[in-house]
Amino acid sequence: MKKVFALVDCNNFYCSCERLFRPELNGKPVVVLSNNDGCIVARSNEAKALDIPMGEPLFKVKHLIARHNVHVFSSNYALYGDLSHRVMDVLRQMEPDVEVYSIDEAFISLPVTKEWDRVKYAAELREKIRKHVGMPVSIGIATTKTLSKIANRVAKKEAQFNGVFDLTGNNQIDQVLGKIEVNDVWGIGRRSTEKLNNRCIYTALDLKRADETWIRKTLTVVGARTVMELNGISCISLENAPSSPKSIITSRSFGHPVTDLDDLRGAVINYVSIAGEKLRKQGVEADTLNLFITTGPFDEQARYSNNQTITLHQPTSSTPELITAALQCLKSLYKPGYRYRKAGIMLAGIVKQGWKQQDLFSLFRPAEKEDKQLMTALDRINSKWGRSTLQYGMTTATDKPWAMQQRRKSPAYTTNWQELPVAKAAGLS
DNA sequence: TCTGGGGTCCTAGGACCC
DNA sequence: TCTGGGGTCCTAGGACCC
Repeated sequence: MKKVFALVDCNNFYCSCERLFRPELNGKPVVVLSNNDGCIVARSNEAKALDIPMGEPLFKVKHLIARHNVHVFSSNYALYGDLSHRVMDVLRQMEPDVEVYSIDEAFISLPVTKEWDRVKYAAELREKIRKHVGMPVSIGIATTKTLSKIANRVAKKEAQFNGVFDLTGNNQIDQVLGKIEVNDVWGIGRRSTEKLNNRCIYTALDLKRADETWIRKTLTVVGARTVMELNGISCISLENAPSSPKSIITSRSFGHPVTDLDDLRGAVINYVSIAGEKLRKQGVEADTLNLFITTGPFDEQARYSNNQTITLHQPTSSTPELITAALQCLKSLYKPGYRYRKAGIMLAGIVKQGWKQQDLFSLFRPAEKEDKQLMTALDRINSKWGRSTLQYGMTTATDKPWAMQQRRKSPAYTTNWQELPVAKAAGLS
């Protein structure tokens, strides 16, 4: 059966999450910050109307925040992740094929039949998510993923469509595309926009009609695919089976600059522990570890960044093994006298647990099994009592200059018993 | 003073092989 | 002085996404 795509996208997701438990903030400007309360990463419509740009460092818009009484939140990923799951669960109840594309978006496919009133169905879906989770979403429908992204944009921006816009069989497609700037097309970023503008391609419609050979040469096969999708030829299919990741990264900017090797060690051990947990959660192992440390791009004098890769003898998901490798990298990378601002590790060469090839010496490693049991116990305890309950040595120093700054974090309303919201009934005391 | 984090895919170029 | 032609694999870097 022929199918069409629908993109379900939460409106201003992080801001909507914060408002869910603070309904008095509806209609008021709200922003959510990146780690360390550095940049604006989400804005409510009211905040967008104040011309607070996406990605802007907080200190540059302090005056706007103060003048318009904008409500500011540190990021609270435990809350956002949990609400995301709830939205996706509602979708899965209604639809067999769901591709979770990001924390706040999912593609689904809808059958094409004459009787099928797609807009009406999508409106029901939207209402169900609002009712069950409290999350406002917009839905765009079209024959390709790229077009459904555009349809979603229209659904979100133009109030008369009530959050659902169908571009399928719409004889106004070109008229819609003519109003979309080319840099707002999915897959067209800053660099490509420059090249396209130089060739007088300014809108999605211009891009749809662009010369294929030139596109192929200038924007590679990726750009050529985008053009085909704009022409209604579906090249990007629905991926509803989750696959193992190709890499896992854990990196953080430090709350304060770090100069001391011991402090760096603490940060690295912490990040490796998080990455190891991610591996085990996904049931995979990695055989390549890359560590990087850097003074950061804004340090005028004394800049230093470097990274090192270690290939392990065997894929592993054991935190102590990974820590050993990471500290070995750190030892050779560290140079005294610099103010480090960020560090991170990347795990690659990822295979499913148990799929790895045994090496010649694996017979002589009876400790492996014990290690696994230890990791299972560790994960269980930390999942029940919080990530920092059990930690590897050197991470418990009371003074952690690298620790994240989060001054305006909302409670973990939905994932921590101690922080559940309390309902107060009027008239009771 | 203060500037996010986590991913994927593609291409070019080098090393190496026969 | 002249110096093949093909192929694979790996890595670094670029571009993009949310």
